[in-house]
Amino acid sequence: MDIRDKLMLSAARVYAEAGYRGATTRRIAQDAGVNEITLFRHFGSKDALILEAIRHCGPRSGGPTLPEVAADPQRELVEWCRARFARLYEVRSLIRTCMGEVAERPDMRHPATAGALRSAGELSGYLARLRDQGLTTTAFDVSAATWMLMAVLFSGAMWCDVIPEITGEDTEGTLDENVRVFLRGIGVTPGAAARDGTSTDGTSTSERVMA
Amino acid sequence: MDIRDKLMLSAARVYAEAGYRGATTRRIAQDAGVNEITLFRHFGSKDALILEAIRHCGPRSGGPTLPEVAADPQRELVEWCRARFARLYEVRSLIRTCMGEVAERPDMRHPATAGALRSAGELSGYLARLRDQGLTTTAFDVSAATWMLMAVLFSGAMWCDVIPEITGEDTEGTLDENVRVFLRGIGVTPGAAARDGTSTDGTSTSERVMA
DNA sequence: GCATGGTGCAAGTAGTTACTTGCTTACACA
DNA sequence: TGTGTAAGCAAGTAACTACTTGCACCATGC
Repeated sequence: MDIRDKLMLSAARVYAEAGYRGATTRRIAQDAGVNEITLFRHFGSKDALILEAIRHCGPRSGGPTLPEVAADPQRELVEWCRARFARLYEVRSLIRTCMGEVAERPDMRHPATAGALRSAGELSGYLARLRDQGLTTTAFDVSAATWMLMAVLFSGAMWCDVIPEITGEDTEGTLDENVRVFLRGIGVTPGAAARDGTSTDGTSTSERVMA
Repeated sequence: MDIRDKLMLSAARVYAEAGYRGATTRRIAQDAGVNEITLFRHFGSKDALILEAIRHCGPRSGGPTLPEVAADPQRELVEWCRARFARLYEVRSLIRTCMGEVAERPDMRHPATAGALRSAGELSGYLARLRDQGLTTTAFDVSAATWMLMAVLFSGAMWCDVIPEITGEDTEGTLDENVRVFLRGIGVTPGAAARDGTSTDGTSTSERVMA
């Protein structure tokens, strides 16, 4: 593994758990197993190293994407949310630290929020398509709804290890239930577009909505 | 104003915007307009001062409470959410900083999360009462739903000043819409329990749910 | 008048910080 | 064999950190 990458990885890890001021060059170098001077020779300054490390180690994109044509909203959205949640949860320490310092160091705003904005854009498009395909039975504000689901993902990933009381032990079950409530909230009935007629979950809430 | 209170207020403010390591005793004393030595004479150490400051300046309780018997869920919940949101928004910097350092300093977990847990308890009771009063038409998990709405409040308060794209300029409107979607999601129809028959919002979504 | 308690000021302690300089070692390639 | 390059080591710089000591000031209560 390249020494530059090793340094960036260590910088991200140490920064995530100690913050900018706590991430001393000595500690980063120790974590990477290289000499402190090597750090300066490669990156010039602590500032440059940490900024590049954050830009490099933030929540990567990838994973399942929401389909162009919605077929089974509940299943598709649950799958997407689980993947997004997992990514956020992986880098939760880094995000928490960035959040706390974004006010003091505005140059961190972009790397810290870029991923969230990309995800929100994808989700927003999908919800709009749900509406345009006639899969929803009530009017709703797409951008407000997008933000609502993103909030659930974000807060869950940030807190579920700090306040386990919140989700109990069944984090995934809570997430699924949240998606169910969300879809019902924007007027999507379970299995609405599933051609084969089977509902994704066994609950079969016998509700009918008339528009 | 007492010099102790002045110091605690300054400590909370400086800590909120600079973190523990950034909140130097010199800076706190300067902000409070007192000599640095006075700080040590009063609190003994920086650690004691900051811990007491956070405990003292966290999001206070108070404001409207959710009623024992729900009459108009949409109105009651919107009012409660707005108040909670406002409190969170007031102390958002402090919360963000605490969040970032809670992993490194576990003794901050309690003061940082106590308020949220109290609010969640109140909301949870209210939702359970909604269900028991027969105001909801679908089965839902009370604790998951509680967490869902709390997540919206929390994320909104944390991010709406950093990523204004999220809520647009109409933060309150977005919040109201979120509550609407949420209530519909747990099967509460607008104006279900409003005795006089008038809906709280003018939308009059002509939906009927059969259970 | 006079002690007392709270405050400020000057100076200093020992430790840590980011970062630099000068020199040495190890390895790759020609 | 010679040369360039990336790395390590020892030592040091100037600034900052939490915190201490000793002394002077001053308003209060008796």
